Amino acid sequence: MITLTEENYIKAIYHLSNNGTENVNTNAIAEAMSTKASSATDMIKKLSEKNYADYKKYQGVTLTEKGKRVAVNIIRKHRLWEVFLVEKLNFTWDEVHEVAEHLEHIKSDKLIDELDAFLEHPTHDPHGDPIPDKDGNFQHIDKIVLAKANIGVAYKCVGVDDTSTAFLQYLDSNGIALGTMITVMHKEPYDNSVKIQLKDSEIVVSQSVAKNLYLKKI
Amino acid sequence: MITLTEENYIKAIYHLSNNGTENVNTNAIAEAMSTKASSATDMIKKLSEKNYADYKKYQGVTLTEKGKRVAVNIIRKHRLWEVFLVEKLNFTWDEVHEVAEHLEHIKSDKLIDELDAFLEHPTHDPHGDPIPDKDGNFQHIDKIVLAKANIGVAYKCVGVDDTSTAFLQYLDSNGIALGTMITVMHKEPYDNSVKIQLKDSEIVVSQSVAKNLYLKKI
DNA sequence: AATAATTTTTAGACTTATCTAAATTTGTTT
DNA sequence: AAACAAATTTAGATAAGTCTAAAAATTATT
Ligand SMILES: [Mn+2]
Ligand SMILES: [Mn+2]
Ligand SMILES: [Mn+2]
Ligand SMILES: [Mn+2]
Repeated sequence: MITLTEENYIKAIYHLSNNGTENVNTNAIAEAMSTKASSATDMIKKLSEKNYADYKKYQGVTLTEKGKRVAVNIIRKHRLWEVFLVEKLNFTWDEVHEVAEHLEHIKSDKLIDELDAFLEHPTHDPHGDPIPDKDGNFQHIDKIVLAKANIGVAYKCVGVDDTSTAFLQYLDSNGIALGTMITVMHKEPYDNSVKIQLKDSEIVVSQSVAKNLYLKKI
Repeated sequence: MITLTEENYIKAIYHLSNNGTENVNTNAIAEAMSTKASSATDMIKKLSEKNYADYKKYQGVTLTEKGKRVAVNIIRKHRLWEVFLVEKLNFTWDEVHEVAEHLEHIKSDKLIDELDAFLEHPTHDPHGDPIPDKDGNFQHIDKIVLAKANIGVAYKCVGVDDTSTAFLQYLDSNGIALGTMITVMHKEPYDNSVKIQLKDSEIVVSQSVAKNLYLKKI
């Protein structure tokens, strides 16, 4: 039996480790979980004892296959609930994250399978992130971050890295949503801001925006 | 801020106290929560400190107005989720209780209001229990228990007291559901079993069934 | 009204997840 | 290679919720 807190740590490690592929250090986990390093160490030990992670003192942590399965399953639930909230309950994409953070921990296979079917097996969540299927498989979108896009090329917005209300509302008020066409006009070397062309406007976005917006070549 | 455990105790007290009207003793609470009396005492003290309940040592406990509001709100959420599971996700009435027990603790006013609207403001849950509205008001159905029904009178099944899988599946396999017409044919004094007439069958049910099935005169 | 039975509370202990402060290990610089 | 800095772990505390065993209060019975 796995606790809610263990699930949250496993999910955090999964994201920090680039989908379970890389080693993660204690401080990064503590920061992601908004706790202290000592708390992270305690939990890492526990996850290791329960075979969710491999851990050697001072050497960081990696998820085991068992740990990765747990992580992907929680992510599946999180993203399906996000779709439900937006598609069925009139939530906006900046409102769903916090509620999904709790709904993702409800344990019922039937619930999540039926929800998946009810939503007609969605493949992506409201932020453009892929939804793993029942077996944990999902397709990796070939996306790049706006900051690394090429000048003059036409892209489509396919995702965001930051799902905070502040960032998503910023995008809303600037007419950027999933599917929006974007052409990079100019990159300012001084502050790494980027001038982009939208359908009927041209705007300048800061580096932090450019680093959190994912695009795909058309 | 209220914890999940506090919410569960408050709900249990509400049900044990006949909707917040009567005094409840420690042992009853412990039994309902499947814990020991000492644990119940600790929690009662805490609920009292937080003004969810009035408590005098050895004299039992009653919910305050604040406590009742919390209880009714959780019951509202529990029952709305049960409707959702049955109406939208193909759950049967014997499958919903356990999942709703967890969903009821998700904290989001928007979530529950939108869910209510999405379900078109249902007034009763899959077990025939009334769903409180946003302000905590709900109509009390004028129901009687089968054990106290009169012989020869036509009734309609409007609810159950026991929501366990075993009991609900028993009803399913005997052709009894919400809305089923029932006429009492005979009450056996020896074991308090009851012979009832359904649409095209006549069956005998035990006292424990008769005490858990609610009827309404047509 | 005294005794017995039942109910309830208290005392002390355990677990989970957290914290601060101190100790240890690793890495970086001179 | 020694010293310093940064990252990590350990030690000891705390809060929530639970437990067992024992003490206290209430209720029932003679
Ligand atoms: Mn979570
Ligand atoms: Mn998302
Ligand atoms: Mn519950
Ligand atoms: Mn119900």
